[in-house]
Amino acid sequence: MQNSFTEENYLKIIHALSGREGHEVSTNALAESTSTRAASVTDMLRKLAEKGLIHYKKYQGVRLTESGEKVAINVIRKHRLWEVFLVEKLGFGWDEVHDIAEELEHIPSDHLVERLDAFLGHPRFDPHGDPIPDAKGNLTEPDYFILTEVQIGEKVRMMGVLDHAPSFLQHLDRAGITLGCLIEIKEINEYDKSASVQINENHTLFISLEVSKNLLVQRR
Amino acid sequence: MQNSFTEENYLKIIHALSGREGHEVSTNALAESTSTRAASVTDMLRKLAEKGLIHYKKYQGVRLTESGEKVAINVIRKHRLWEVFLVEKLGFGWDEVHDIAEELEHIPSDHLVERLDAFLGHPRFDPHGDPIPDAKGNLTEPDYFILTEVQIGEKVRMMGVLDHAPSFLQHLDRAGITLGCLIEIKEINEYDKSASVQINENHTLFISLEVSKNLLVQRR
DNA sequence: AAAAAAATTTAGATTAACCTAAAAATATAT
DNA sequence: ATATATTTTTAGGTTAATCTAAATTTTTTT
Repeated sequence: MQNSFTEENYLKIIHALSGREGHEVSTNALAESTSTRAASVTDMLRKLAEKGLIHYKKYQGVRLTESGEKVAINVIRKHRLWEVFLVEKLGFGWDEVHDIAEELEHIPSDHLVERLDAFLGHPRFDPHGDPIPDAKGNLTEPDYFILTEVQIGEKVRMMGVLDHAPSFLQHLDRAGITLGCLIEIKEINEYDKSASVQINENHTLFISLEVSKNLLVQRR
Repeated sequence: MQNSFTEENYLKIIHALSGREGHEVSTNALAESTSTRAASVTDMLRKLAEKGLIHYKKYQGVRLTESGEKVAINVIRKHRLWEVFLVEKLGFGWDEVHDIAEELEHIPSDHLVERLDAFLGHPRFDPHGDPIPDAKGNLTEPDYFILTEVQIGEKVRMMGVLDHAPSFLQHLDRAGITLGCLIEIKEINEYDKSASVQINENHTLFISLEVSKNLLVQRR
């Protein structure tokens, strides 16, 4: 049997909240993320458990089963491939594609996903730098650093964002901070931990700690 | 307020069944087309009428209102644009795209449709030869002929199909009959009205009346 | 370790989209 | 024009996904 739009969303969110190690996710965290009430979450968890998609014991939180993980990763694959399509082919900004991809990710057709993937040239990363799982469901999170961990004088490459909010992405656009750009930390203000950074050996600007905390970079 | 997936499908089907002149559509015809029961149709008609999308008087059948027509045509526009995308960009066959487009047509975003349209080069027809309504909702049905109306000796161009069933489209593929090909009627068998036709001034073959009845052509 | 607080589940409703069976309206046939 | 058949609607249920309020379990605090 097929999984509903809603079921797929729960699985995707459980995946996201359970972290790299796949730890238990609480009912309240799910209620928060799904914008529903805890009671509704409990109902859905019973259903997903019956379908063998999650491990669930009352009051103990949930984890994905292997089969649930497979579904979740496939939804993520579709979401990220569609985001690439929207940005690379249709010319949307990286701040505009999330909601549309949220719909497209539930279109059911393996045939479609594989052709889309080929059409896009088998991209490894989406427009926010998030890795795209392959057709077999292998999802390797690259080990990037958060910009706050980088020392003065280091030059790093901007590889992704932790916050996907349009307002944050637009802020980066205005600052000229794009995926793949070079960032050199010039100095860090002790008082508020804001940083003076040079972008692409070109222009220099201040970024707040809030911004630094949400930038993923790669050392070279 | 937004229209649901189901509501959009009803509007699309009412549009299709009410023909060029927009005549009344019966409850039973809708039940047939939606694969539901008449009672379910009645429920939905009351809802659509309340939303001002259809004209509905008990026992008298339904017609789309202007606003319902607008919604229906927009769904058709999206369906046909996605079909072009699937065939032209992803390499699907014309016999494979209907079900996928049936899902994609309900993705809500005007922005998306307009960018998709531009990406595809503002196509006027979908892969089956059906005209694509423009952004303003203008849908002009070209006046093609059915192949059965064509006389012996005439040369016509294949412009569309009436039957969209994969099995019919695959049959045409095997016969080498593609959109835009030239068809010359060589002779017509009086007994069963099957026709001997030459395709692209090239190969000749027999086609049954069933096939002729479902081919739309243009005189030149 | 008992009390208080927080998290979670259960119980009982609601809405959208469907269903069956029965009633009512319309159409057809004699 | 009446009887019969067909179509459509009404009445009353079902399921998925949600809700609120109350009950229960777990966690935290004193």
